[in-house]
Amino acid sequence: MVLKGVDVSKTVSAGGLVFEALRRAIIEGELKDGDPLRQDEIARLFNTSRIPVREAITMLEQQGLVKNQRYKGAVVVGLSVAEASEIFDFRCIIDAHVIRAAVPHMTPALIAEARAICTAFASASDPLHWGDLNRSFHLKLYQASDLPFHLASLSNAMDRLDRYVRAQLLLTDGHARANAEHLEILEACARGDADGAADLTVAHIRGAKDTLREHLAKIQAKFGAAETR
Amino acid sequence: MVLKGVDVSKTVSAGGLVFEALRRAIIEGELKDGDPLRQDEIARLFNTSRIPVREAITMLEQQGLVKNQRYKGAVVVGLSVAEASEIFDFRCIIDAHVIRAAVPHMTPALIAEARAICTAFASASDPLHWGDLNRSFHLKLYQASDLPFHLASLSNAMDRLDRYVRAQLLLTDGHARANAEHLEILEACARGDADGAADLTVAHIRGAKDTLREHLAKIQAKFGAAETR
DNA sequence: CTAGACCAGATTGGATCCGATATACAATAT
DNA sequence: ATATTGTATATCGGATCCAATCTGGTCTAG
Repeated sequence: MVLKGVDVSKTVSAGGLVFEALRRAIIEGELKDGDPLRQDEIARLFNTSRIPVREAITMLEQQGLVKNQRYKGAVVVGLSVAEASEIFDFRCIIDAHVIRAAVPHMTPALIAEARAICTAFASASDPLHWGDLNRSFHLKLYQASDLPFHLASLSNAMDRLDRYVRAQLLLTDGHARANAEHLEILEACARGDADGAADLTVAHIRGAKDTLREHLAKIQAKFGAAETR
Repeated sequence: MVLKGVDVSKTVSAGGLVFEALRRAIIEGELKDGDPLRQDEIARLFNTSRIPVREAITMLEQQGLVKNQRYKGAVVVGLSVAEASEIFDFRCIIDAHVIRAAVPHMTPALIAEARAICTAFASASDPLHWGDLNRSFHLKLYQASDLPFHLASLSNAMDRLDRYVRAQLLLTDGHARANAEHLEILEACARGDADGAADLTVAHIRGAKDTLREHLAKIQAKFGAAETR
């Protein structure tokens, strides 16, 4: 028996596939706030019936990415400034706790991997990948924490915020500043300074929150008080 | 128009109904770790087809209450000691943050309501309601925080832990001690002491965690190293 | 000309049907 | 006797079909 086995039970169902695709589209901003999710349109796109699509939509609804109204359909939900701020605050708390737990367990290999992601982020010319690399960097560091529940919860918070973080990276200095802060965090981790890494991470997230708030305030001043929901 | 209107769009779908029922059964411990969820058995129970049942199961899976294995079915998932500990830690952090935010916005009316729940908890003879009243008490206090995302996240953590918290309340002194600690928290809230309330809440949760750990350790010592997963 | 009834198409929710997979057990070969 | 293979049944995932509801436009009454 030389064949390399593969756990077939891990192959995703059709519903899981559709879910992943829709989730990606939403967090990358491809599907925007308010966009409707038509079941049979999506079903045709994936060559399935509507059943797996409905499964995907209920998953998305549980994650808070879409809202389903009975007999009306599902729409992508965006965040008000207040909601986004609250989730940023949530991230400050959990990210700090997680990285503080992670630092003592970081191996040189993990630091090296994180550094590689960091430089990839710095040199990526395509803004489309910034969001992914940013997220990968943070998650790589957190990987050492061995706190799966915290990470799952964080993952959900990131999913809700990602669209806005990506927008923020595109702002003036957003990318450069994020990169500088990543390097600082990385160095704190490398020298085993858990509290330092936590403080820097909090500052990093709080900075993203504040610049995004300013940005949204400007937009709202321009277009009037739109969709406060 | 004297009729009290009801938002018909909020009327639950069949899937939502099944979900709520199964969720309740799981968090109350009626369905135990490892119990299988047979789709057509449940469908018969609720007089529906299997479609809404499947919807309910995907929701439960997103919440981490069950695990679905392709072509095998869904089973209720329990927590190892390590997992439960991690979620208790999560609660310490979030509960503290939420109650600290809530205290400044607490009205005398809200304090009174919380006190009512507290006395109901103290005098409830039926241990079946202890879990609900315990949860209601905490959520009532947190209601003033105006942090919906934090509360949703907390709700999920509570769902995962509730079975174990209920078990812990049944242990010697569990109920009495919880009641005493609730009163302390309530008094701190009443006098506007946010930090005090936060500290007492953390101690309250940490206490539950520790007694539960001891309890489980004893059980494991008795039955051997069972199901560490 | 406008407000409200009403009809038609679109869309979702749920039921039923069918193919795929797992599990348990019987049959068979070595 | 044991291990392997075939088969029967239970159960699940997905497709298709039907019913319930929403939406938009049209028509009529005032």
